[in-house]
Amino acid sequence: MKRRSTLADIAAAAGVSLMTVSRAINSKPGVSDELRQSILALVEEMGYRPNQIARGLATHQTNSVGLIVPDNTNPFFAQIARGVEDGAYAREYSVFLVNTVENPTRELDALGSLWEKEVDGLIWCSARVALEELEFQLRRFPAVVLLNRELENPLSHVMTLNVHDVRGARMAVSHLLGQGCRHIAYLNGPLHSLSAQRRLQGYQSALTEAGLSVDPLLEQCCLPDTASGYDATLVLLNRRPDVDAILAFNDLVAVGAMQACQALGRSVPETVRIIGFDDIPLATIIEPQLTTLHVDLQHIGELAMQALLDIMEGVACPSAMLIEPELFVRDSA
Amino acid sequence: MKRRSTLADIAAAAGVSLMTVSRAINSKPGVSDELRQSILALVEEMGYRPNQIARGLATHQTNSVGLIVPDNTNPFFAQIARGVEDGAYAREYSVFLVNTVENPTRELDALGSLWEKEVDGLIWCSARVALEELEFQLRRFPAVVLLNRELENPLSHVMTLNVHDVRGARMAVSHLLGQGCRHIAYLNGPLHSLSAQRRLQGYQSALTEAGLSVDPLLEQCCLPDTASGYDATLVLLNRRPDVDAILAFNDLVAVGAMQACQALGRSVPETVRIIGFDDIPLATIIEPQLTTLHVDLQHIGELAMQALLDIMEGVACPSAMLIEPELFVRDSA
DNA sequence: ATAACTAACGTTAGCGCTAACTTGTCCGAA
DNA sequence: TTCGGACAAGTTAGCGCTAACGTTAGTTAT
Repeated sequence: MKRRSTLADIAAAAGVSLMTVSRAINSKPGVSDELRQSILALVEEMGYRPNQIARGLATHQTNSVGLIVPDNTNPFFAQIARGVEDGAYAREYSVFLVNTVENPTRELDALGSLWEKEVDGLIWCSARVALEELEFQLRRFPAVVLLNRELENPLSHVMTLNVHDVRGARMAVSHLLGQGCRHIAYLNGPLHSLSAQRRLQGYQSALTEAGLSVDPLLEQCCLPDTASGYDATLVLLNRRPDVDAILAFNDLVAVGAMQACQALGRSVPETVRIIGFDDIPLATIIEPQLTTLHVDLQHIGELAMQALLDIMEGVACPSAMLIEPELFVRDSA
Repeated sequence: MKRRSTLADIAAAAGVSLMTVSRAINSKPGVSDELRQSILALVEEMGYRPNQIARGLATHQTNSVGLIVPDNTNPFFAQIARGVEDGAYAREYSVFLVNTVENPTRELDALGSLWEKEVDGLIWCSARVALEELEFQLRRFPAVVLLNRELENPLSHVMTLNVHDVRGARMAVSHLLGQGCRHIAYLNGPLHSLSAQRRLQGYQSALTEAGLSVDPLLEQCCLPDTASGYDATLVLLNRRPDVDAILAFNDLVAVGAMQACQALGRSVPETVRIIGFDDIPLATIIEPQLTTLHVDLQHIGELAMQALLDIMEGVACPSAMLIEPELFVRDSA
């Protein structure tokens, strides 16, 4: 690996000062067009690329952002990450990806490490830290977009971006009610998850408004993956065999529920209707195809990155965004 | 966002010189235990964290690595990325994630940007650039692990990590032959993909060794996703209705094939047996569960990171690693 | 012709840290 | 007593870049 050429090398080769090269490279005024061209030619020829570390030290701008997700393997976050990365690429930013694995210690480590690296901004999904810690962390970064978490007192350099879970869950329940279901169960996600709480709330309020009672026996918690959805469904259907519809916390859980129904000989959608949440690619792959609340996750990622850049550049920007999910009716309900 | 405290702040507060604080923080000799303790206490109290940008400029080490993948949304790469990130976290490195989207321009941009950021190492999946360009790029980085690409002349700072595709494909074909199949088709991935070529080679050689002829009409190319697998299977089965088994380039394609068979009323595995490759989580979710060549992708990611660190630290390290896939026989074959 | 500008460059200092040298102090050996 | 060595510090220079001035020459206004 041969030594990188530096501004000084270019300056020497061109017979000008460092600053002239710097100005030429950064398209700043103070260099004649002719000279600029010949410097850029030299830059090309010598394969020079500015050292972003040195530039970062001088300007306190690193052109990099951090992205914290629970698990990049989960299609939900994979799609978001993809959107974020696309948005970053378009604006010549780089993305540090960090998984928290639902582990608060690792989450704090991630934040510390991103802060040490002086990222210009942070996209933080499903923050699990306590409120006080959250506010402390937010204060450390120049710009933050919080996904899947709300903030009662807005901060000028922070935007929250949430899916309208309450409305989504209500739409799902309405749809099931419209199909004649009267024993609608809800497979909830982890209780610490904000979206789980909101979806539960939407589920319950929709039932109440329809004049149905909320029955705790129809609610079952599980981890947000297929295997847990399967197990939880077995428990649920054993407890309440009269269930005629299941709203699942997300698509992975819904798929687990579908498999459990099949294992129990209960056909979907004939005897049990199932609705998921998120519309991950899997939803259209399984049979029957999953009716679910569609959210354009990749677009959310791009929106998040866009908003982050706006904050960083001081562009006016809402303090919160709410994304409306859309019910995609397919075969499972 | 209040100003970060610097070494100088700590030094002033402790009444010692910069270097003493630096030594204390970096566990270097030259500081008495007593003083070290009191400095560390101050560091804690003042919330000091070393500025990695400044440190990077001084030491030419950034404690960050680059990870280039075609698409982090693809479960194959998502798993690998997860392994890489886990390995990096364990050693206090950060990971820049970049998608190439199978776009050579974006791939080069990614390399340039990572180089500008002075990453200490690079994990590069499925490099699509031409040989000459590849060698040029490899020379620019201090350490590289190449996934899914080979190198005829090994470089001391580069390791290649490949799945033994040829053997995997042969195992699959052997299994199908053992089940009595005689018209085994192969849904190949993109021709530019090295693993596609190798799997094709394994497929053909296994047929030849079994005394069967290689029939180009049994080979069909497609993109490595479910939709393309579906379309390709329709084309294939239309052309050769006598096909009794399909080896797919990967699991996504296999799932597409399975759906196409179902759409055509051809039951799996009774009339068509299907084998995939990679064993992504989806393989056990769909019905019938997919027989596939299992590869522990997350572990590969960890291995890659481990090897990269070894190279960076000058630890002896093989110039190539070959991972053996394992046939997981499930329901589809 | 002279002051007042301005475009096109150069010089200096410093971002926060570390490598490498220098200084000072204490202690034991000759 | 003196000297050398070991240890615990401090001092200096520099990583590669940019912000903020300085300088020079050419141009315009009066």
